[in-house]
Amino acid sequence: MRILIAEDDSRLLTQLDALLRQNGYSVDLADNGEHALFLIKEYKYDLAIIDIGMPKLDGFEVIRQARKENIACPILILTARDRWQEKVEGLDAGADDYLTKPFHNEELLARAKALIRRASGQANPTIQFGPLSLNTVSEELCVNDKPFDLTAYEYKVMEYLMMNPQKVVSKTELTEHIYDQDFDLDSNVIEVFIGRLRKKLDPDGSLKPIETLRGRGYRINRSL
Amino acid sequence: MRILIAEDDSRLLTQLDALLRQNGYSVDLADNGEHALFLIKEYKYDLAIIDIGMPKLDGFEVIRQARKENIACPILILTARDRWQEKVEGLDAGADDYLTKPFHNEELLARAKALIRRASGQANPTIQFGPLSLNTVSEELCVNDKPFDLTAYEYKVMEYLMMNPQKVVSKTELTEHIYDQDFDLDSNVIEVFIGRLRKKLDPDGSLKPIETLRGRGYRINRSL
DNA sequence: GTTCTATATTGAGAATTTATTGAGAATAGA
DNA sequence: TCTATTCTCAATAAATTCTCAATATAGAAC
Repeated sequence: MRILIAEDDSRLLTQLDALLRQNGYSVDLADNGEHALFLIKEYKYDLAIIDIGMPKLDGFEVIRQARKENIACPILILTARDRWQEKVEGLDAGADDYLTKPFHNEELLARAKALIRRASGQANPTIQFGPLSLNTVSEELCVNDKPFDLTAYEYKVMEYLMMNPQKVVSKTELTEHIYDQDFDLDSNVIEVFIGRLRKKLDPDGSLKPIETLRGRGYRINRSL
Repeated sequence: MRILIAEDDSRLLTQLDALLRQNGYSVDLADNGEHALFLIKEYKYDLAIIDIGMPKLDGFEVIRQARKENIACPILILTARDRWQEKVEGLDAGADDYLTKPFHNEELLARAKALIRRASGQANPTIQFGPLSLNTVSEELCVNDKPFDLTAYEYKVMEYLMMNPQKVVSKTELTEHIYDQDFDLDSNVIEVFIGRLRKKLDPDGSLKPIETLRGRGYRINRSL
């Protein structure tokens, strides 16, 4: 679990850093809004803890801009106790929960845990394997976070391979999975689809996402 | 986040209970209006989901009396599909949004989320995605803050797509969502509505708000 | 090295899916 | 009831994808 903390008060920042690390999270730090926004757009965090009052770009803006780009990561905002309205504006901007400073450590941990758990329940089911990730809701395949458009059958082939990573999948198995019933086993459609997938996903042949095992079938490259 | 559900149909009640718990909410239940009113006055909920047709005290009354006592919690009402006027009366009584039964789970979750998020502001519940924003009360769609008039069915199509952003929504799914039951799957109405929406929202074809995934369905453009 | 077999590649036609259009039917509002 | 809008249906057009078959390449067996 990876958490981003954006906080300009350096004492509080190191304190939070220590607290979360002690509890088994990986932590990235930002001490201003610009940096926070860059990080949240660049990496996939399981949670972002964002202080509202920050230099360069305030917390509201960070959240708004992140949400605008469809970054779904749960966000917990920190507000000063005497600025009650900040809570409202923060939630409006797209935060998921808030905490007023000062707070107890256990309180922060509890909220962090709850947010992360909730998010994982709502997250889209994604099959990942090395640099490959297949979102089964948007039916989108990404290689190193770059999305590719697949045709219906290309998608089916890829989905089956990704659902059976490490396994050698025979052409017969693929055919049976992809076509409802009366399939012609003499056809070479599978070879064709595999070929097209390779050309799309790996035009220069450097990644080799799909291995051929002669006489046995295909497999998602285990060394990825 | 704590939600009150008031619903007299026990099957629906347990179903909603499970759905919301799975998505990380705390849930309180009431199976009649009196109990609902007691609870909503007693506790601070982040959202109340209230069925209009309930024994002892109907939904309208619950809402009116709650609002009379200045309870500001957002309220989502559930109405039967054939009682269209209930929607108006409910919103009049002080509800924030409505949903007609039967509904899809994602639909309820999306509205709940939108309401909670907007909770403290006075703004109407809005579903946003990139430059698209859909106000579910005024049923107005804006693209880059420019409003568009949609017909009833155009709105329904757009609403469902926006409630499932990123998801590939098949024509069957759309049809089932839009028409109560007796739908003719051979019809091409969906294509027609999609075509009209595109022409309205994006006459010069530069935005491409709705993508076609051949053989699979439509999707709100992920790159917006 | 030769031969045999399995897989890769290619392109074009076939098949399928979606887009577009217009007109009549249905519906809602005045 | 009349009018204006919207929905539905069907025919046609357009676009994409699938399939097939011919040919090329690579690996294994001898």
